[in-house]
Amino acid sequence: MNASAELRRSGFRATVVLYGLALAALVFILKYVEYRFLIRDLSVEVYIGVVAVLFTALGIWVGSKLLAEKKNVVPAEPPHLLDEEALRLPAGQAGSLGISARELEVLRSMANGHSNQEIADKLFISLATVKSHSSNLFGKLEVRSRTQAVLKAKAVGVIP
Amino acid sequence: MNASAELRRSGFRATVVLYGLALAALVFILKYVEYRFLIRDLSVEVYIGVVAVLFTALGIWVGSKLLAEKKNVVPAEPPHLLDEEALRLPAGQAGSLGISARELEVLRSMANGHSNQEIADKLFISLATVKSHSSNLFGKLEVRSRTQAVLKAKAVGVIP
DNA sequence: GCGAGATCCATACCAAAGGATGAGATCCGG
DNA sequence: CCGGATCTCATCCTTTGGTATGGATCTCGC
Repeated sequence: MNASAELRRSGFRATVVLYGLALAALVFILKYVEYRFLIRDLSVEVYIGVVAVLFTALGIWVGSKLLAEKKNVVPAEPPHLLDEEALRLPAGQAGSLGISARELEVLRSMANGHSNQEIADKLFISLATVKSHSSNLFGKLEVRSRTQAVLKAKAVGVIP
Repeated sequence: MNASAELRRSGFRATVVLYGLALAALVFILKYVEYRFLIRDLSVEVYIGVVAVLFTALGIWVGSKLLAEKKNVVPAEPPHLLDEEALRLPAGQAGSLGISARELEVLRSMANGHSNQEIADKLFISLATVKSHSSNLFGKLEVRSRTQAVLKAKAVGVIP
């Protein structure tokens, strides 16, 4: 039940190629028919109809391909940016990525599932400050959300 | 937008009806465009191109629906899973917490740091549906945020 | 067939998160 | 002493997340 997920793996390129080839073939056939049988003598409607049928068939075929592939797919989540690239350390910054002590505290709280407000209360600072820290944190971790931040922090060992 | 999802489940009769309606709609649109913008001034190739795209989309739509029919039975289990995983991953609300297969997919995506919108795109469903699933998920996991959901899900072993 | 569960979707609404900018206070090494 | 880093906070604004409600299909088991 996850077509795009499957596509990201291996079937994507192949599918695109096949689709492109099929498309090219169809166009070729159309042009051939057009000049071969002087399609101009026929009404445009007929021509359109042929095209419609052909491309509908193509669409069904492609759709079949897509769904056929995902039938054997493990419901597992395909590794995305966080699991592959993003988790790789930028080849610098040994352990800490320039994360300050306070930021680390915020990060830890964040990793425990606390909201910004809860973190603020726990650290006796204002919500604005927590936001400030977390925002800087996201920049240093190169992520865009707290969930990603927690994942990456754990991945790079900043957080247990 | 989410064509495949839209048709995921519907009977054969419904499929035929929908197809007919879609076809009629397309024809209507084509004729409308034809007379409205004097399509004749454009090259036939352009016209054909539009038709091709539209009907290819239609085909994919229908194809997806047809293929999705028999896919509903089993969400496709992976070839080899560890016994432990196999016991807690089975689709359907097995031992876990009454978490359904679809909810589990959302949960997994969530655990990889994806936003609701990204999850929606990946699963070919709307944002509203993702929100619906995640909301139910939070209830079953007894949490109030996605970060907590991921933590608890991992703690309970629902996800690795 | 009918009810229960699952999936899907929409809309409205409120809360939270995140981004951008600016700024005052403190501390510390050069 | 000065500049930089850190910590703090505020304000405005946009996006995202989460809840609630309700409705539509479709599947499956009784």
